[in-house]
Amino acid sequence: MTERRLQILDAAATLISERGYTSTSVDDVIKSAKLSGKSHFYHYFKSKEELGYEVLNRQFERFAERGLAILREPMIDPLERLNLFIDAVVALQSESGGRRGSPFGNLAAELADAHEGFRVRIEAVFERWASQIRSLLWEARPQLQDDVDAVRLSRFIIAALEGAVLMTRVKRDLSVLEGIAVDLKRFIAMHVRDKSAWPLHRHHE
Amino acid sequence: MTERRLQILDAAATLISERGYTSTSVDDVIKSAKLSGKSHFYHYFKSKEELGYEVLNRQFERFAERGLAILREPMIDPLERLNLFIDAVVALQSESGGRRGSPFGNLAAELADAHEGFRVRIEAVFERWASQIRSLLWEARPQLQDDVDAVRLSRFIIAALEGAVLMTRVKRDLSVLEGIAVDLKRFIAMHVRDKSAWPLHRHHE
DNA sequence: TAACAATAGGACCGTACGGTCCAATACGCA
DNA sequence: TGCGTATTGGACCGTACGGTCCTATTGTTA
Repeated sequence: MTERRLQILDAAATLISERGYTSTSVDDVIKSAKLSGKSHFYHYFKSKEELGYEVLNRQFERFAERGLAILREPMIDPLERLNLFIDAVVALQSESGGRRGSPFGNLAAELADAHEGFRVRIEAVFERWASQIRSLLWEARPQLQDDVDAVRLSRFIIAALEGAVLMTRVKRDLSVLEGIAVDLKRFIAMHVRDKSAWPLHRHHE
Repeated sequence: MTERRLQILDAAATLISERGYTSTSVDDVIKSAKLSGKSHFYHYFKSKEELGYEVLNRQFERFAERGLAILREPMIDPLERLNLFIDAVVALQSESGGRRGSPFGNLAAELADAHEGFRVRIEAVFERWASQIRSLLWEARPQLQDDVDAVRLSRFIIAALEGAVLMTRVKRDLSVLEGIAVDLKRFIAMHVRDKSAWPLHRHHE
């Protein structure tokens, strides 16, 4: 039962990340998921909107597994984990040559004003993402300067990555993201308490 | 002749920045610009696409006048100008309560993959923006560390701002952008050669 | 006054879209 | 065997969209 649903979800996720939500028609999804017709599709989803919501959830779950999970690795130094996470974002984008951008950022830009249902769900996604970074930052507190604002810094990291991914997509040039990743690591390293005791600043040489 | 065109352009700009390009119909524009009908509209524009291109151009011109112009003020210290520019971006967003986001970023996310014509025009917009920052950075070279990469740093600034504006829009909270603006200034200040000689770091207290 | 752009109003067209409804067949499992 | 779910196929509907065409009526200005 759930198998065909996932197949549809995956097909839709690909289409939506390529063309956006509005420009992806239900018929496109049906064709791509090799369903027999609309009845078949509407047997699994009550509307295109519901499909969109579930695609968003699924995209976040994938991102949580393949990206955010790194932030919680218990055996690695927290700030090192943050660098690894940034590397993972770059790696994820590399898979599509930087052409797809962020599934969250794309939907956000497309629907934030037009569709409140999506807006709140995307907001929740960013919040969950930010909270992961915040708890990592909390964990790294002993290494960080006293005045580090975890809320602000976590937002900055996400904004920089989302902006970088967007520009990469527009320029069709992965090196944009790579360069910004380097700078972002440097910015994070700027917040460590004792730079000489922290070898992270070698990352940008 | 050109007056009515501008009226249409402005109405379309507002609608597009509110709902996106795809979700803005020609009839919406006609209604908003108080035209009598389609003939009237198509008397001025040969297609919706042409309208979209011109809206984008006009948005950039406005941004160039009200934002980028600050980067060229000859009587102000270049790095100070950069801070003022960031403030101006925040101020521009405040006008809409952070609800509209960046006209470039929005179109980029919506159309970069689906519509090559828009993609290249948006790419050009970002490039012109980046080049303004690059020449400012070049001007500020004596105050900056030797290893500052102007191309990379200019991209970082734009990405951070675009990402910040996007998140602000999703969260409907201007303080997101304000916080990121503070951090971005700090990041820029990180690149100055002699921090004690440069009072800019007081900006974040 | 002649020429031309601007304004007005509306009919029309082809296409695409999200969604509904219905009838029939296959399939898995108790 | 029978019951529910999965699957197939297609007709159909209302709406919205971008765009065309045609006809008139207003300015404007050389």
